[in-house]
Amino acid sequence: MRVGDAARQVGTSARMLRYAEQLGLVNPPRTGGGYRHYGERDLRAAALALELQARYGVTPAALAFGLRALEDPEAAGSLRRLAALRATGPSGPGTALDFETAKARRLLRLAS
Amino acid sequence: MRVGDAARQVGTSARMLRYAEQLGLVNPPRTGGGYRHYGERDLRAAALALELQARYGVTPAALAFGLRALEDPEAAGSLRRLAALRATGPSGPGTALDFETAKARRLLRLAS
DNA sequence: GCAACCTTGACAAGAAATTGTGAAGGTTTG
DNA sequence: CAAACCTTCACAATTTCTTGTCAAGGTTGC
Repeated sequence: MRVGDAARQVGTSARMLRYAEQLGLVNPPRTGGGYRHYGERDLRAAALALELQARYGVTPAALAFGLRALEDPEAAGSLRRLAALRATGPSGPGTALDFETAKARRLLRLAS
Repeated sequence: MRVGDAARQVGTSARMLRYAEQLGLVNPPRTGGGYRHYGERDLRAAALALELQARYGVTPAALAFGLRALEDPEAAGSLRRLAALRATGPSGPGTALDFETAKARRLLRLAS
């Protein structure tokens, strides 16, 4: 199946299928003449890519980076370090007062 | 350390630090008055986020989705399915002729 | 209490990604 | 061989993301 029909099948444009390929989201083989040939798997990959973009509200490029996060160990490592740092720091309970509690306290003080 | 100083430390703007927080890239605790309080870890998270954006040439949003790919099992699962489909289909060698080879063959045919 | 900073929210400027379209030419299939 | 499709490339339209800025008000620390 060629790119035009594939696009109709999955509900997008041929242009977008080529763009998705450039981003590494799909990878259809080529015929001897250079035509993209979409098989069953390629169609499902394209359809899934579109569905995930919608489900997670992300761009094609973000989806591609998500794939990289899972496949490239170096990227995965960096991201895990970020994930570890991002979690609220070494501050135990009591380091920062609870916002609402403090606000209520202020209001009480004003009211008295 | 408050957001303004933190921004100067890591070489960005206060606006961007808030945006990064909104995307889930950093998560500084708050003071009783609601001020963001950047500790050592928060500063390093912010700096690392910026560095990874540059290193991988991705947007803050893509970076955030990369984190999700590693942390959210459902997202990870979907992405792995995509990764599996994306690999060149069930076509063994011979299913699609090599492009360059075929082209050379055509040229030879023309030349004869 | 005051200066300097912060908060959220909204709007708008700017940059970048996404998508369309056309040109020049090659492939496929009947 | 001819119609219909494809290729890549480049440019442009669009949309979205990113970033700045302002307003109205609250916090902090001297």
